Amino acid sequence: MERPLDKLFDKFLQGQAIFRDRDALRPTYVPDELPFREEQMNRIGSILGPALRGAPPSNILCYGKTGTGKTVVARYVLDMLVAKAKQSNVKVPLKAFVNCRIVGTNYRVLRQLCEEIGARMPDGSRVPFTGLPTDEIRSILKKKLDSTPTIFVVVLDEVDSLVKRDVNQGNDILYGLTRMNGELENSRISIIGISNDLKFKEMLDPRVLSSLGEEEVIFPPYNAVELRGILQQRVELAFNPGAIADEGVINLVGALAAQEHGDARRALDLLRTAGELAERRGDTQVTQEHVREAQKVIERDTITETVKTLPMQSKAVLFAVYALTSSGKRDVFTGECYNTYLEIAKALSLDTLTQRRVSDLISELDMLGLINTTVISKGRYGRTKKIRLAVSKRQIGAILDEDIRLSRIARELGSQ
DNA sequence: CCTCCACCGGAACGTGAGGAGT
DNA sequence: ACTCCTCACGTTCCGGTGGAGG
Repeated sequence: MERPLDKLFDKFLQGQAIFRDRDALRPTYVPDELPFREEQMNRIGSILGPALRGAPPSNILCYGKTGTGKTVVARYVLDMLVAKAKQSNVKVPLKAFVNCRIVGTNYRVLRQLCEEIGARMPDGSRVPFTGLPTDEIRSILKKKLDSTPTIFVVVLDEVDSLVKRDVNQGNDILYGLTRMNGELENSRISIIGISNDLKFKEMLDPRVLSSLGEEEVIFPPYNAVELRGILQQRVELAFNPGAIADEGVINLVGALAAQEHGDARRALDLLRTAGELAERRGDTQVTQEHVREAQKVIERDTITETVKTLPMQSKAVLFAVYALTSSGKRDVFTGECYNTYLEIAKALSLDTLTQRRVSDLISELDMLGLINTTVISKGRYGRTKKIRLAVSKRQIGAILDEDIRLSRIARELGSQ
């Protein structure tokens, strides 16, 4: 008689576990070698090199789509730089790493920099999350930097999101940082900006651009062959020998990721999920079937996650589009969407927002990829946005249905 | 060719939460 | 208790506009 977990645990006992070290597939993992990025590493290395002699390096802008290795290369080179400095007994440069998508405001960026280099308030306490005038935190940072002569290398990951969120504020932050050099006595800051958006430059203030963009490094997408090479390298680290069924598995992962504009992060994610899928099922090998399945799982999970974390108002708007769509029409226009939204909001006893605001929410949903919108003109009958669900009705329905309040409304609307 | 609809989307401003210092 | 910050979320106001129908 075989009981449920017998087989699964047996696999572990027999040492047939699939993974050796699954962390090697995580986005934050920095491997010992970065294949196909030698050129970029050398560029950045030679720009940062002067820091070892105490000379301030030029600022750098790195461009490239997601998953082209920008972040990992920057990390790698900086780590090497610091290691080399320690080894050779020269003044070790300070480094800081800021993800601007998460740390998105002037104040928070400065605070994060203070944290990373251990700058403290005059009384020795840590810089608070909020409350201080921004100027004050600036001067705390400056004082700390100037206390000993240093080169301070700041990596601003995803800088484009700073400027996208608010063009003026974003420019202010960058301008403030680049200008700080002129205000420092002993130390120098050099900035490595990392951008996913190739058009990012156009949004920058010319003053900022001229100092931030002294050097530019481009990260082209990986092609299928390169992706395969990267996967090969990580497979050996992450999986036990023989855990991958055949060549075809790697090829498939590479091909699928190449379709996603050569996103290596996506490829590694896919491989890891496929591995976990196989593991969970008690299979001894990862097959192409697992990869295909993993692809679906990832897609479904990201959609579910984004919908679930939506603010209630946005959910109501999305729900309005969903309700109109499931009553038979493919395209929804802003006006109808707004009217339906009003009903829904009322039924949920939410505040009803203005059309202007709802229009912004619609744009946000568009950017999240949950809906597609295009501005069209209906001639005599005005100009409007044509809205269409970007994911399957069934899936949206299932997720929204989990929200008890919404599912009740759904039934009410349905029964009318 | 012109008009005029039904919105788009920029700009400025208001409110209130969250926090610090005095 | 009061002043001074930042910041998310909304509102009000308004100039701008592609193209169907006259």
